[in-house]
Amino acid sequence: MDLVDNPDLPYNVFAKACPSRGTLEHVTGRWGALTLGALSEGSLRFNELRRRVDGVSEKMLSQTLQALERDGLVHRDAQPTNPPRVDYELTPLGHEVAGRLLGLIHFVEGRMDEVLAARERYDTARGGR
Amino acid sequence: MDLVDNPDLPYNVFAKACPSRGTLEHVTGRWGALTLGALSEGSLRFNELRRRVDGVSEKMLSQTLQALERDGLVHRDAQPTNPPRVDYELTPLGHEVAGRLLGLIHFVEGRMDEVLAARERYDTARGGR
DNA sequence: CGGGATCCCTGCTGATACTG
DNA sequence: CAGTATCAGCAGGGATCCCG
Repeated sequence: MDLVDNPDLPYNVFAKACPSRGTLEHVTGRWGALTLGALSEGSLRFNELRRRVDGVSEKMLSQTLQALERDGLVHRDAQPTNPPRVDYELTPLGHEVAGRLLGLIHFVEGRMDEVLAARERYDTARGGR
Repeated sequence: MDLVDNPDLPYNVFAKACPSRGTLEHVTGRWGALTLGALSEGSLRFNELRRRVDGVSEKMLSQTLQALERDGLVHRDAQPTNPPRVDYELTPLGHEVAGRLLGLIHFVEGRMDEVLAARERYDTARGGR
């Protein structure tokens, strides 16, 4: 019947007030998706992540990591050494999410030629404006 | 070897300048994901979509639809009748993307209890601030 | 190295109004 | 109904500085 809403579930992203919408945004957000994707290979330190996710600012990375940690998708392992060393890794739940995300990412990457072709068609069709 | 980057592919979302990052953002963006999800059941008219995607403004919906149409994920079928009737539906490519997206959405919805529990733990742990 | 605190600005977003 | 246009706000996001 309904492929989109599942009546058995108490949560529904399509409803404005549902908390699942917030989590979905953390996960699929601009930096959330890339952060989870980067961590799916294994644990990374803060600046390793920063280099991996090309373009993130320190602020946004730290903010993103906090949101993901709070949602139980990322585990933060801080060692009180000097210099400090902090490793981030996915939780089991985070791994499942990242797997699906990565599937989507790879799919999009693999079909970019089609997307780019569609864009050209769209743009030339109403090229003048 | 590398589960994240695929060296055989010319596109890589982790690179700042890659066009695939833009498309990924259209797809996973706040309204893009919900719009694709809503359309996965079948074609919908503008205001049907607007009701379905709770909280979206006319402007953002129309903007989102244009981006998705340009990327070749959504097909726009406008009938020059009066009153006008416009139907939106997924392209085959859009269906594949929406399928993966929906998998992710359902997964998140299904695990919200865990997420919410993680949040409580996180908040009480550093509850004072 | 790993962030927290600040400042500042852009552009996303949401109302409102108007057209066909 | 299906949008486009315009406008005002506020927060998202970047740059910078600083501390442990």
